[in-house]
Amino acid sequence: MPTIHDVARRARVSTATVSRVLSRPHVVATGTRRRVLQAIEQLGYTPNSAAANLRTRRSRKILVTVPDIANPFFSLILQGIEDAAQARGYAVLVGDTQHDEQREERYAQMLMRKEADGLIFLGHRLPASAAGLIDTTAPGLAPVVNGCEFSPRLGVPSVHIDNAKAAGEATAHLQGLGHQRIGIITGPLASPLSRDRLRGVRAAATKRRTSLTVMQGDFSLASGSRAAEVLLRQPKPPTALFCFNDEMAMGALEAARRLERSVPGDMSIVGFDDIRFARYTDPPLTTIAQPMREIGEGVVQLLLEILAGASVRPASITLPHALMLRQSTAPPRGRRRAP
Amino acid sequence: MPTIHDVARRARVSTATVSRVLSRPHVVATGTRRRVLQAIEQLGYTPNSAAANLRTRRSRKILVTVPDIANPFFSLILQGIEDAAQARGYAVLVGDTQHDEQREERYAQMLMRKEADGLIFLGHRLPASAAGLIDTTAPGLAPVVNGCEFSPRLGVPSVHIDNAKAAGEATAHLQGLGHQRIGIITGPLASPLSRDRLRGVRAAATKRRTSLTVMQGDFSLASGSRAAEVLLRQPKPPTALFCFNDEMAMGALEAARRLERSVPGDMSIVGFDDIRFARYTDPPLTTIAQPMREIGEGVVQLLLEILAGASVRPASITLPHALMLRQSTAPPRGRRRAP
DNA sequence: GTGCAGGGTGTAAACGATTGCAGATTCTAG
DNA sequence: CTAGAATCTGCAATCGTTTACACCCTGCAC
Repeated sequence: MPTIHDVARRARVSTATVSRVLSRPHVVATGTRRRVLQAIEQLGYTPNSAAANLRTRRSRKILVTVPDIANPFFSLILQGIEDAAQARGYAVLVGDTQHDEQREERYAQMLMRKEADGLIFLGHRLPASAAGLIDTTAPGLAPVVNGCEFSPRLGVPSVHIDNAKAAGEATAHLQGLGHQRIGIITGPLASPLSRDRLRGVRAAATKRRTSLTVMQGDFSLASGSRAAEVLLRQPKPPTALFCFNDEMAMGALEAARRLERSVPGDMSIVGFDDIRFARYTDPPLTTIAQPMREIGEGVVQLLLEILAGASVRPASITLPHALMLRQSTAPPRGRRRAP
Repeated sequence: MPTIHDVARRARVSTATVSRVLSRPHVVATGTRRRVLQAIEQLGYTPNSAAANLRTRRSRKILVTVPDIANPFFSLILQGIEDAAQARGYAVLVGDTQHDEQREERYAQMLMRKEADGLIFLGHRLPASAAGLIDTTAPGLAPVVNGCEFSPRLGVPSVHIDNAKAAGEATAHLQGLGHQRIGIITGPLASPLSRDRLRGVRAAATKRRTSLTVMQGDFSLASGSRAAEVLLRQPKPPTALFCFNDEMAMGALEAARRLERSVPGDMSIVGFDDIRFARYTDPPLTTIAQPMREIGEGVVQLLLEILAGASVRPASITLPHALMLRQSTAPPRGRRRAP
């Protein structure tokens, strides 16, 4: 592997000049530049980034921890992140944490080791070592940002939607159709995201005296299916079901089919996220669309601002959501025809 | 940020000793070790990996390029890769190439820059710079491996299933049910993977004189839906459809619903991959299961063997697949009841 | 002819670790 | 008591860049 010295020797210049040709070509005279480029070409030289990283104290990498890469919701956000990062010359290190605190911690350590310039975490927990970093930095200026979850307590800027509001709208939609008994399948309540949504649901329910049955899921297809089955087997099952993500809603659709209930005839179902599959289910799923790509892009933007030494303290960003009306929701039976 | 020198000074030892405490603790005397660890603790020292990488000429990172992270098939493989890598102390850099050759190339450059120790590519194209690396290394010993695709021509070890055989089995399953007109929705034929599957299908079709209608898709839900619609609108539509991935099969299910054809009544559908959603579709999808996680793990194993300087030339690995029989396939109408 | 501006280049000191080699110390055995 | 082994530690070179600073030169104004 040729080094910058080899190039310098061949082009009869100093290493400083070679380096300049690569980083700020216009400051070196045209003839020299040409000689250097030629030498680079002939030797097949590629700069060694470890050396550059050491010297410049930057790695041009960002670290992203995801609770579950295989989840289509996260993978879309990751795609947005990757795309934005790559466009600005940053590479992406991913850590799939599997919701495991130790793994989160191990990844956060990489930030300390300077393997990455910044951290984007998509879970709800701020790893201890990152928290330490934040304490020793001006508030909001540590290179750590969050996507999806918003928790003012952490003091980390974040990009997210207004989960409470969105969940409130989904509930209101069902109420508007005439549903008075609604089942809810939440995600793990450890995360603010689920709690915010539940809060939105509860607020809407209180306003219209809707009865709520809340079950906790874990965002998986299987948990949606199980929880929906339990609800459907109740003596007086809810006429509508609001699942806190689309996968659980798809699980619920499957449970309804298994128990021979029609959707939306016997039960309306609303999902959350609007993953690609949502419009291909049977029936197509009414759901809340989140701008996954934009969340990813926003979070990168935020992080890079911090890295560039933002003069103003970067604040959290709330992006718009949208209720997508499809065919999985309809008025309850009683509303359309006498029992 | 304290450096190894600060630690050394504080512990009254040389930097060599500090380094040894961190990398091979047993070679340093207990008392010394304790002093060093204490100093590390007190200063909150974390080693700078850029420096270590420079010195050791290894980064303990592997680069993975994926055609589309948001595709559940790839994201599962990526999860397997991440898990295996992380367990062996490697971090994962991901590049979402969007099937774009330039992006593939740009990522491969990172390998040259020594930003990563090895490359796993999940697409079918070997980037030029990686190809260059392979030429200048003993065959099969360049740190480049492939997942999913197998192309002997590239000279890159790979982990994959026997696509031709699997596709042959899927076809045989339909033939066994009595289908004589089968529609095929392939992926892009630029990739060996699709071509292998098509080869398998053709071989089976020839054997039993089955008539085939082949359409090219791009592995997306939408392309499956479109292609299926075209097939269903034919004067004499196929009685069975074999899609080269589950997403297109899900699109096909949706098309059938839209055109009011029942599945499997009017048309059987077979998918490929067995992504999580496959068993939750309506009806649950008959499909070929690929061991995604194992492919991911295998490919990491292969790469690390090469990095460890495998004495024997690592060869490609063929993993087992399985035909999952679910409810989307059945005998064609004529077979069950006279027309 | 002198002074000065400014472009172009080189010198050499970092950046922060790892590690071969050798010296110092302690232990073991004869 | 001593040779030699075993154990522990330190010295200093090295990895391949980047960049502050100084220098040289040319051209221009006066």
